[in-house]
Amino acid sequence: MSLNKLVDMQEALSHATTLEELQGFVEGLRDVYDIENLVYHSVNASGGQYAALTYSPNWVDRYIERGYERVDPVVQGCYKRFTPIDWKALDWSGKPARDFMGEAVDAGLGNQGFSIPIRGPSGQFALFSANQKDKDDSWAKYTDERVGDLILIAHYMNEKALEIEGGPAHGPVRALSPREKDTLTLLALGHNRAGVAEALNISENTLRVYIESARFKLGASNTVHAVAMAVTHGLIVV
Amino acid sequence: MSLNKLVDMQEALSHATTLEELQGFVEGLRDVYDIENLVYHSVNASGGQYAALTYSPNWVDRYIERGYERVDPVVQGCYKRFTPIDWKALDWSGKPARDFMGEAVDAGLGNQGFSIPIRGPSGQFALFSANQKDKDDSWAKYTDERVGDLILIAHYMNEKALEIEGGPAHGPVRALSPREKDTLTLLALGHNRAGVAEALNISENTLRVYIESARFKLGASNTVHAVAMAVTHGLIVV
DNA sequence: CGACACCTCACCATTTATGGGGAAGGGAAA
DNA sequence: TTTCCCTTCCCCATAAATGGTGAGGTGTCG
Repeated sequence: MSLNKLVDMQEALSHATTLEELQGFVEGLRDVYDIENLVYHSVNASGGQYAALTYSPNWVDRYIERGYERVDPVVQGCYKRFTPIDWKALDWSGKPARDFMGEAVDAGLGNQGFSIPIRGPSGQFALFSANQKDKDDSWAKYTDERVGDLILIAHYMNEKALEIEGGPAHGPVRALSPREKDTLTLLALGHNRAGVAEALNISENTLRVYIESARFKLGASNTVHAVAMAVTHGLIVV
Repeated sequence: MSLNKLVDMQEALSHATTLEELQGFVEGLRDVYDIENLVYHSVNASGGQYAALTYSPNWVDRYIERGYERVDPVVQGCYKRFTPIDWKALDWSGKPARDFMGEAVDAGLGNQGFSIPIRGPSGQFALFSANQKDKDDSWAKYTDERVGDLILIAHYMNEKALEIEGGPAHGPVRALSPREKDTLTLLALGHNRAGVAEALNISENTLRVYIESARFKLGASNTVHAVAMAVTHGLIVV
C-alpha cells in the first residue's frame, strides 16, 4: 500500500540539500498523506531549533513569542517518551494546557494529533507530528493505517535534517584502534591509568602510548579532552 | 495486513513485567514474523546491558567473552545512525569484521540482517535486529514488507524494557550548578585547570571546588569520569 | 618486499591533579 | 530565622599524569 509513497518520499528527500527544501518536502507530504498539518521540529544538543511545518505563520510566531513549548503538552509529554503517541493520551489536565489547545484550535489547528518523538546522537531531539480536525473514530483509523509510514518518514527526515544542518560541523576524526578505544572507554568509566593498565593486562607505559596516540588522532589537548571527544563523536560507548 | 499482528504484539507486551518475559516475547515474535533470529539489545547510559534474543547461547557467550561489540559492524555502524539499515550497507571492509561475520555464520546466524537503532532519554541506546539466511532479492522483499512493523515493535519493546528496567535503576544524577557545568564543559573542550580558571575568571582553588562538587554529585571517581558522565547524560554540551 | 599501522615495553624530569582541610558572603527556600 | 546550596578564596603534602625519546615485534596491503 504505502511502499510507492515511501519510495517517492525517500527519493524526494535524497535530493534535499537545504533546510528550505525540507519545508517544501513537508508541504508536499501533507498532500500525499491527505492530512491537514504536518510538523517536523528539531532541537539539537546546543539548543538550536529548526522547524518545517504547515501551520500558519501567525500561529508559529505566537507560539515562539510566548514560549508555548513550555506549556505545550505535546512537547512536554514527548520529551520524556520515545514511542509515538496520540495527543489524546497526553496530560491536558492543567489549565494552561487547555487554554493553549483552545488558542491552537482558534489558530486553525485540528483537534486531533499524533506525534513521533525522535532522538539522535548527543541529545538531539525532534518531534514529527500530524494534526487534523477529525472525529475520534475516523482519526484512530487514520493513524492506525499510517503510523508505520509516519515513523519511517520521521526518522528519515530527521536524518536528513541532521545531515544538512550538522554535517560538516565537527571536523573529521581518524578512527581509533581497538586498544585505543579500550583505553578511552575504561578511562571514561572512571579508572585511572594504573587501573586501566591492569584491566587491559598491559604495562602503564604501554597504556600511555595508546592515550597519546588517541590524543594525537583526535587532535585533543589532553586526556579529558580526548575522552570527551571520543564520547561525543560516538567513537566509544560508555 | 500487519494490524492484527501489531495489536497482538502490543497486547502481549502490555502484560510483561520482567525482562525474562521480554525474552519470551522475542521468541514468540520470531514465529509470528517467520524469521530465523530477532535480537533486542539495550545499552543504558550507565553502561548496563540487556539483551533478549534468539541466537544460540554459545554464540552469545562467545560474543560477550571476546568483546565482539567492538568489532561488530552492526553495533559500530548503528551507534552513529538512527534510521534502520540493512547489514549489507554497513562497512565490512576490515578483516576483523569479515572474520567476525564468518564466525557468526558458523554459529548459525543468517547472512542477511536488518537493524533498527533506537535512542531513549539520557543516552540510552538499543538495537533491534532481524537476521536470516536468505538471498539478496527475497530478503529485500521481506524487509520492505516488514520494516514498518519492525520499527514499531522495536520502539514499543524498548519502551517496555526501559519501563521494567529503567525507572529508578540508573542512579539519580543530581543536576549541576551553572559554574559546575561551565567547569566541566571547558575541561571537556581540552583546557587544563589553569586555563579553565582563567577563562572563568576565578582562582584555580575555586575551580577545584566545582570539579569536586561535580564529581560528588555525579558519583564520578575522577575528573575524566565526571566529564564523560556529564557528556553522556547530556548535562553538558560539547 | 617495503611501507605503514598496530601492540608492546622502558626511562626520566617536570608539571599537574588530587585528597582533605577550613572559611566567608549571598540567596533562596522552609 | 535557620538551613541549604552556590560562589569564592586559601593552604599543604602526596599521588598521578605528561612530554619526549627510543626500540622491538606483529600483521596487512599494495
